[in-house]
Amino acid sequence: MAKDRKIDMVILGLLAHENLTGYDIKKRIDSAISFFWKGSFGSIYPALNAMEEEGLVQKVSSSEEIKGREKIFYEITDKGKRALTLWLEDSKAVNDMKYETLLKLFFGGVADPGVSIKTIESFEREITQSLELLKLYQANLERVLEQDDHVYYYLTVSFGVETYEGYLRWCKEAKSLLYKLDKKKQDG
Amino acid sequence: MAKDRKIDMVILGLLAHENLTGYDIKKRIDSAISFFWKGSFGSIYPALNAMEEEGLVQKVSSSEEIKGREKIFYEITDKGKRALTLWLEDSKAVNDMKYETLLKLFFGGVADPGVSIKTIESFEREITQSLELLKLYQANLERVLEQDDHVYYYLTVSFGVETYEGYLRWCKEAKSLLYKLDKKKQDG
DNA sequence: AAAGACATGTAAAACGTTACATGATTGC
DNA sequence: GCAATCATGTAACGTTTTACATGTCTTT
Repeated sequence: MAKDRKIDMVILGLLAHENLTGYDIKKRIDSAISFFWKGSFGSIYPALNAMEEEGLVQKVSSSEEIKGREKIFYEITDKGKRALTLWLEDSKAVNDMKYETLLKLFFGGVADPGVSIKTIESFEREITQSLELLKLYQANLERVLEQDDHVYYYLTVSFGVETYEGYLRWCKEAKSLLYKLDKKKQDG
Repeated sequence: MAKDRKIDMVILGLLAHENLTGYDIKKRIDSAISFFWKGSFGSIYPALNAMEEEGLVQKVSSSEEIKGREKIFYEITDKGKRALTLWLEDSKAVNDMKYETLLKLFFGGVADPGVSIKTIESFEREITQSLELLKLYQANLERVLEQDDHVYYYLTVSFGVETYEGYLRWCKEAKSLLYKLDKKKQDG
């Protein structure tokens, strides 16, 4: 039984679809998954080794040898598939948020409203950029919704779009409230 | 200069408002802040000690001695206020999400749609509950918006309400899509 | 020829959670 | 009297990031 290490499940999930190298896994995480989960080389490679020892994944005996460059493909084992399924079938899930933006805003009263406004604007810019990307993904996935597991990818991306649009609506309202407060402080 | 330890900033922010014990700090975090930031005793007490050594906070010489029970109030120092302000004035903020729910959904293709539906329903229940609480907070804060730092508390709570409502809209859509997929799989 | 992507991995350090240990006080 | 809450703290454990180390291949 795999421990609580969630990176294991990310890796198993990705390998359930196709064989990948550690480097590939990192790329996948960075592109499709990064807005709701992250992972670094420093966690991926050790996890792969540990999981190989546990028999959850195994190295693929490369049929065609790639000259010189070492490149290790991993595939999921039956034991790995069982572990993945077990995790999936447990509907409990821990969602852990760390919004430093909100933390700064919560303590905004210590400084001028202008300081909080800047923090919000910085957040707004970041989200606006990411949202564009997400919408691109979403549009691409919409076209191939019928294939394979694309519904699932589409749903996670839609989640991102929905929440990011909510963020931006909130940014507008928050800035407007803080502008008013700023004026009142300068007048009063 | 304080390190990167964000729990330090949470503590400084809370102490900027009033003197508190470690236990108080934990309670504040659990009530007002917990939906966007968490903290345990195991991180709070060591942080308080470290910050006292750094001169960011200091123990309050309790004027009225409380018999028997040890209870240590901390207050923020000038150095602590400077550190807090410096952090606040840096508008960059790291927001780190870990949605295990989305992770499970992303890999949902490995199992039946029903499995993903259950995961979403579990998420939905949790969010529905939290949303009720947040709306209560929001209503209470709306009445005292003029006082002190209440605008800032109101804004963070509003953020929660906005995003949680977005979550629930998404849950509905996601379930509907997965129901369709389930039917198609059973028919085809 | 140089820059950047490809590719694997290790070591140190930071960080945080969980469980444990201990005991007083308050409310039922 | 008992349970819950108040109150402080430590220790073990596990996870993850960051930086480092090394070298190849591809594109400009």
